[in-house]
Amino acid sequence: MASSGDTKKEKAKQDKVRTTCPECGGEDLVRDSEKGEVICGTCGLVLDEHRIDHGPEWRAFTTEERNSRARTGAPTNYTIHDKGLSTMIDWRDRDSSGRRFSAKQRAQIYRLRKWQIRSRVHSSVDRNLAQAMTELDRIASQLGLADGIKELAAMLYRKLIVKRLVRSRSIDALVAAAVYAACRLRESPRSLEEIARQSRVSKKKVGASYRQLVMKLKIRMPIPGPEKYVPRFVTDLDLPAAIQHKALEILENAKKKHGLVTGRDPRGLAAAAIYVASILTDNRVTQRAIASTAGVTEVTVRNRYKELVRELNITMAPDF
DNA sequence: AAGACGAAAGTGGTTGA
DNA sequence: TCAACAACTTTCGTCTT
Repeated sequence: MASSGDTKKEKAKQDKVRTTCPECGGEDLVRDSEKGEVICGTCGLVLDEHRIDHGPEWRAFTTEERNSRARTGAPTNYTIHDKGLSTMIDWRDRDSSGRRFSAKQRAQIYRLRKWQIRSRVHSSVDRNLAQAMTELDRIASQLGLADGIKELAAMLYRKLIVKRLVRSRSIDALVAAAVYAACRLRESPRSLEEIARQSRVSKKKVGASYRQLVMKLKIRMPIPGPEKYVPRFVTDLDLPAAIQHKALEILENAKKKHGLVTGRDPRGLAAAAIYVASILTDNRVTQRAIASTAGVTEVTVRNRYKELVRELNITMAPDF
């Protein structure tokens, strides 16, 4: 037990030591194995990402075919409004070392941003989309969303704007809502909090926009079950796959019991199941660690796991 | 010293009159 | 629209490892 904890720490240390951030000189580099990225903990700059596919998105079987299809640049998709031919100014009102701008500087940056966007595109829809896609990019990379989900969010957003279904609602709120909806549709749930945290918009407004979106586009949302959260929590906590299996098994059984699942926060339930599984597989994780990655309190984890143990007659002896 | 536990009071969202 | 309500959070003191 102790030795495995030590090696884990060692590994984390090695991952961290490597470099300093070229942008701000910060040394707090964070490796996110799930997203395959190395991120500067100070300024948020993504230093390295491994999941970029530099190859073509088509296949060719003869040289002629290959030549006729070859071109430069990345494949285009929904999320690029102007085919990527533009620069970007960060939305944060901070300089490269993380200090806040003075009021004067802020005003200047604001004007720059405005003109940067206006010089790029003209019609109101385009202008809207331009801003929205920038925002979407930001949120998606912050949350480490898969490209498919990001594209789905972009598509939902386009539908709303182009058809003028939702008006007089803030772009940021709608983008966040689209992201939330996309995550739910793909059954890869992120909570409203998680998304609102990355957005400049309150959770409430994101929720309201989300409701509008669902209504106007007449989407039927799958209801997120606790099991949908388990894989992400398990990887976030860096736990072995055995725990995931066990946790899913527990949730499966819990569903059969009346009143154990319905009305409960699925994240709390997922967290509790993982906690129980971690004990059963002799791989203990603290309630606090699970609670914080799941975004619930220890108390909730406790209550859920007590219920699970009681209702499912689980014996917590670590042996066997 | 850290983790687990449970009581008690407070909070925001849903439901039903 | 309002009040009742259940679920969840916050906070804190105590017990356990």
